This record gives sequence, structure tokens and C-alpha cells, in this order.
Amino acid sequence: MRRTPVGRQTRARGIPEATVARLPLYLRALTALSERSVPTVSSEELAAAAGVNSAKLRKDFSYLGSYGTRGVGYDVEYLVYQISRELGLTQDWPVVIVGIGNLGHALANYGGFASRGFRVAALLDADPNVVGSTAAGLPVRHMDELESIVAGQHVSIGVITTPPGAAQQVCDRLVEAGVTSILNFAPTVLNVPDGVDVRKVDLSIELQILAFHEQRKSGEEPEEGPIEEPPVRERTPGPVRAAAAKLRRAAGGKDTKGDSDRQAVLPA
Amino acid sequence: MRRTPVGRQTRARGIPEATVARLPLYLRALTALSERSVPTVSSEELAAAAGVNSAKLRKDFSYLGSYGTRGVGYDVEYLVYQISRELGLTQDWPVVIVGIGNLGHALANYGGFASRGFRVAALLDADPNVVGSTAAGLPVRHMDELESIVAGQHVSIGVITTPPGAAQQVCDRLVEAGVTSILNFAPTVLNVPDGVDVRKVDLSIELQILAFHEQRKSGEEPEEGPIEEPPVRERTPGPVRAAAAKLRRAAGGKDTKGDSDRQAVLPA
DNA sequence: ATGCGTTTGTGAACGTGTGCACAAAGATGG
DNA sequence: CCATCTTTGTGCACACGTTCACAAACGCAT
Repeated sequence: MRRTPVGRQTRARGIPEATVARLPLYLRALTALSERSVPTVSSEELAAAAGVNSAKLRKDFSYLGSYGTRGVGYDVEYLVYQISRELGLTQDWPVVIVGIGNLGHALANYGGFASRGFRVAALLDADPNVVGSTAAGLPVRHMDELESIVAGQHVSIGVITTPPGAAQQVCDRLVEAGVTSILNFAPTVLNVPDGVDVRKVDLSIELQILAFHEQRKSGEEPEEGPIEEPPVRERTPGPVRAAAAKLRRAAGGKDTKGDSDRQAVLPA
Repeated sequence: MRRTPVGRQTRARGIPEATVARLPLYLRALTALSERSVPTVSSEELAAAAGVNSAKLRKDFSYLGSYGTRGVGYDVEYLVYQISRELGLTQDWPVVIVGIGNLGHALANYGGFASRGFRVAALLDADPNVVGSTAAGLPVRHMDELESIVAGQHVSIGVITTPPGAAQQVCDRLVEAGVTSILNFAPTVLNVPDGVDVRKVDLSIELQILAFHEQRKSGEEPEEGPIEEPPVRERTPGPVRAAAAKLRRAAGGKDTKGDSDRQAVLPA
């Protein structure tokens, strides 16, 4: 199962994944400085603007090369260019958005798309009532056109904003059509073949993490005592082999299949 | 600057942050099993359903306690309860959403909210044209009501879906009113006092990370050669002290202030 | 009771990420 | 040309996260 010497997602040519995740942050801060015609910036100042530690920032930049000048700082324009190039933002990235509900609309209108080389190649939906309408000035087209659009416009990035039940199916079609990077907003674990990247954005998970910390702050830590019986079933021993066998069937053969949470990304 | 012995966000009582981030994933998979009345599940099966490695899952669960039965697996109902309790989902969490554009609408309609103990206490917006309309059956109320709502309903979690220019301001008001956990969708670095948690969801960053890996796949790695001159300014040495001094003023005194990227979360 | 097959729980090794602290490098002023 | 001041780039130590591999625990059949 191990394909690359390092790990799941080889840190390409020496750039750590954690650093890659911060580059867009630096880029944003630098762009703001650039618009104010600030010529140079120190690691300390830029780090403050990006909300990180300055040593971390310097180390991050050191992976890209020695683009700073000691005693002075970093040239803003030069860094903007270098980071953009490293992230691949100097080229055009056509993107398809599948599932045009509220969230799909929000993304279609999202200004951050166009501003960084991302171009909405098409909006797709399966619902005939939605197909034909327009969002952000673009027509919503039917799922059937997915394959021809992806192939014709060389789309390599797909965004899934469908209800969770449709996500895996849509994902399969995207991959089959040639998409190799997927941004998934549906609360579903997607199965993809090797070589396809998936990143997920999950509202519900973020809130639950906040709730965890919030609970800690309140001092109402869940105590490990005799209190608070489990609501339904006690940990009663008993005949379980048959149950386990049944479970094995129900859980699906080889991978995550039946994950049909009832919550929806786009209830409308 | 170091407040806690471990680090930035002390891992409460022994539960690592990485584990906390996965608990909601396990919970979702377990809930799906529960709905199918599956009584027990092995670490291998549950790990597959959650998209993680089984050893990792077992270690994660070991931080919660010994809730499994060797030779059998984990009792689904029991685990659902324990994880819910650990995450603080057995209590009610009122939430305010500020900024009711497309994204705000999408979140208000999000089914995952209600299904896990999160309740939308109020929808708020500053635009008089939006105030008074309804979203997801709830009236949109004016920002002026923020303080009274937060105080009156004991809201501790706020969601920011405003344009980036308004985010810090809204954040300050939320914190001032008593909110101690914030989920930020605006592409802005928020400054908050100690004791307030911020999690951010940033569309643009996710896409840029995908683009980075996509570029690597294409083999078009940015090469470190004499090619590709920087577009605007060369790395010309020269008198820079005055510039650096000017910069220091422009960048703001103590913290991230002027971060006004032109992209908007909610252009509408 | 005893043995067998299964699955958990965890010690230990390894990889990744973070932050300190400082030498090297450059700018600037005399 | 030299002294001084500023800021980068990085070696090092430590914290955190992941994975392996295996003993201990448990159900079940005989």
C-alpha cells in the first residue's frame, strides 16, 4: 500500500504539507501589502499579519529558497510572485461546481475564485428545476454534460456541494471524467483511487470541535464515574457472534459505501 | 508568552487535538451504523467507514477509555453516547450566524446543525434590505440586537459569514458580548483575546492547496533556474531604510489590522 | 476446564511540525 | 574600510502525531 517513500502524500520536492497550507495565508497578507505599495516586509511584520510565529514563517520561506535580504526583509512583489508560482496560481484552473443549492450559489459568487486563477468552468445540477437557471451570471447545466465539459475544458478540479447521498456517485463520475482534485463539502467520506486528491470542508465537524473546547472552558468536563448511564443499551455480555457476522455484511464489503447521514449540505 | 505547559491550546485532559478532530468523523459513521441497528463494530470496520487507519482509531478511543470488548469490538450505541458526551453534544448549543448572504443562508438551512445539538439562536445582518426577511424559517434580525440575544440566550458560539472587511468588527462585538468560540468563514485573520477559540474555514485556501498538488502531478514543477523573471521588480539592492521605516508605519502598530483583501465571502 | 480464534489496548519506533537561539549576511553611517 | 545594527536562515531540541506489532483479554466450542 505504500507507494511513496515518505507517506501518504509525499511532500513533493521538500515542501512540507504544513508549509503548503500556510502559503495561501502569506500570499493573502502579501497581496494586501502589495496593494498598499509597501515595497518590503520583515518576517516579524508579515508573520503578525498572517497570524503565525515569525520563526515558522522564515522556515517556511526557506523551503522555497532564499528570497529575503538580511537586515532588510522580503521584497513584497517578488515574494508574491514566487509563492504564486509555487502554488501553481500563475496558470488558469478551470473548476466545476456540482450541486447548485445555497452553498453552490455562495461558491459561484465567491470572489476569491477568480482572484487567484480559479475560473468556474461550469455549474452542474441534477435537478431539472435548477438546470437552466443562472447563478453568478453562469447558466446551470445538467449533470449529463459533466463528462464533455471536463474533457473539453481540461478541468482537473471539481467541487462537490451536493447532498451527502449523491456525493460518492458524483465523485465517481468526476474521477471517471478525468478530475484529479476534489473539494468536498458534503459530510461524506469519499473513496477515490490513488492519484486523486480529496480535501474536505465540513461545517458540522468544525462546530463539534468548538463545542468540545467550549465544554472544557465551562469546567463541565465529562466525568468518568458511575453517573450518567448510557441511554439505551448497557454493556451486557451475551451472544454476539451472530451479530458480528450480520454486521460484517451490513457494513459493506470492502470500503466505505453506505454512509448516508441524514443531514444535507443543500436541503433546498 | 507561554501560558500553558504544553502549548498553544493545551490538550485539555489528555485528549490530543488530532483525536478531537476525528471524533466527529467516528460519530457520524457510528450514527449511520446505529440507524441500521448494527449492535457492534470492530475497529477495522469502523476505521474503514471513517476513512482512517484502524490503529489510529484504536489509539483515539483509548484516550476516551476502554470502551471496547476484546474479541468482539465496540458497542455502537455505547460509543455514540460516549463520544457525544465527550464532545459536549449532549447539551444544547445556541449559535448566532452573522452575515446572511448566500453562505449564511446555506448554513442556516444546514441540516447538520440541528442534528447534533446545535440550535440557531438568531440570524443577524447589518443590511436593512436583508433584515426582516426570513431564512430557514427564521427572521433575520439587525446587528443591533446582537448583544441582547447573546446575553439573553447564553450564546457562546458565533459564526461569521460577512464580507472580510466587516469580520474583525463583528468578531470584536461577538467577543465583547460574551461569545467565546468563533467559526470564521471570512478570509481574514481574526484577532481575539486569550480564552476565545477561533476556527476558520477558507475556501480559497483549500483550492490553492489542491492547485499546488495538481501542479505537481502535471510534472510542471516550478524550476529554480534563470528562467521566469519576476514580473515587476528585480531584486535590486539600494537605499531601503526609508522604505522599511515607512513600511513599519503602514503595516499597523501591534497586530493584524489592515487586512482588507478584495475578495468577499458574500458579495451579494 | 481448556484451547482456539479474534480483537482490543498500548509500548515503542519513527516521522513530522514547532520554536528557540544564534551565527552569517547584508545595510548603513562615520 | 570598519563598526554597528538589523534581520534572515538554520541547527538543534523537543512536542506531537502516526504506525507497527504484539501481549492480554474475551467469547465460544468442545
